[in-house]
Amino acid sequence: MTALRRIAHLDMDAFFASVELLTYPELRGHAVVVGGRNAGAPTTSAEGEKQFLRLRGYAGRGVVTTSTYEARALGVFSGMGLMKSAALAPEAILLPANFEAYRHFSRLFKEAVASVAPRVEDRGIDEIYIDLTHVEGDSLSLGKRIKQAVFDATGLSCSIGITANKLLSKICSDLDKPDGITILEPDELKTRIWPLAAKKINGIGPKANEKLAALEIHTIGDLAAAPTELLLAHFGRSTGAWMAQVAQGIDEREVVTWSEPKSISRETTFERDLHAKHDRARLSEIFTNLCMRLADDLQRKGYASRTIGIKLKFADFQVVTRDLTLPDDVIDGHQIRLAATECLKRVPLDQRIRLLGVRAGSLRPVQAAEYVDRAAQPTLPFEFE
DNA sequence: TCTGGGGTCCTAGGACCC
DNA sequence: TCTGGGGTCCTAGGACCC
Repeated sequence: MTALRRIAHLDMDAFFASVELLTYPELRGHAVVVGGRNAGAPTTSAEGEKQFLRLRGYAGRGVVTTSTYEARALGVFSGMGLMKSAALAPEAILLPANFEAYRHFSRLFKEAVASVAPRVEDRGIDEIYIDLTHVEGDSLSLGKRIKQAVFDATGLSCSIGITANKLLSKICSDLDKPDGITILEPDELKTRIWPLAAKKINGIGPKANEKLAALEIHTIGDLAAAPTELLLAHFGRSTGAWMAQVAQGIDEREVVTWSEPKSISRETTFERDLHAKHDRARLSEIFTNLCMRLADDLQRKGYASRTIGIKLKFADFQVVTRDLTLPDDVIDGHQIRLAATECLKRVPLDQRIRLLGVRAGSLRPVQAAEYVDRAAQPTLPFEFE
């Protein structure tokens, strides 16, 4: 028998776009889109006026990272291609992503929350879970205090859901966006959660949702009413049982305040698809670069890796991965490059390549790692194949 | 006018060992 | 010198999330 818990989920409102609005307050109220690699930063004209790039005329492979609510009203959402967005909202302002600034504000808001309630679980740059079980005060005033602390530290707004578990809080933080607080009492499951679409459940994505729809299961209430045997038959033991549980609002997962990373990776989509033979020199250069940046990440974060993997995405969007577990931990860029090359040899390269990535898995903190320093040894010549 | 980059977790088959 | 089962590691792919 576990004690009744109180968990909050906090989600920053249109985080990247809102950080940009702190830098460029004159854009407040405008449709603003953050994304794209080569989208130029604003320039200043001879008259001292800032010139912002419009979405109109964008050409490239970038996608929307975040958009302001004004841009969302025009149909521009995260993940959408910038070309498509330009057709929907040609006058929207396009800003390049500034991850350094986002990480800075991410730290600020998380520290602010921790000053009110210390048990915080990181869920990426703009989201956290907060364990409020042992924090004094009623949920509404706690929610308000946390939001005020975040605003005081950053000038940004967020939305919060407070319920008995992570599953429900995650759903609830989205119910009154932006700048909302949603508190769900245990007896409100049927009235407030069951009417919602099944895909609102964190973990039910496009594929599962499609399968559910084929079974005439559209809402969380439909899911709760579905016979467990039906779910087990269509989704397997693990997923089927999980679906039956979450539909009843049951979720026992703890708030996890720290966990060791499992993998670190670097990948890049080329500006145009590259051919293994014709663009070999360019590919080789990019490949080396990815390996060196990955090594840099490992060293900076203090991990060594025993499994090096590669990822390729072809022109037709087919993705293949290969990996190789090594006898010793590695951390050096040249060793990573050698292992990654071994992986690459196992991939047929008869199609144009769109993306190349390198991954380090089986991580161990360097203090515990058993790696052999081969950096001093002569390095083999780099080849793409 | 197609679709980024960085992650986690799960499944499933084969190798290998006991 | 046949049959069986469990456990772990490795690899590849895929769903999903932010």
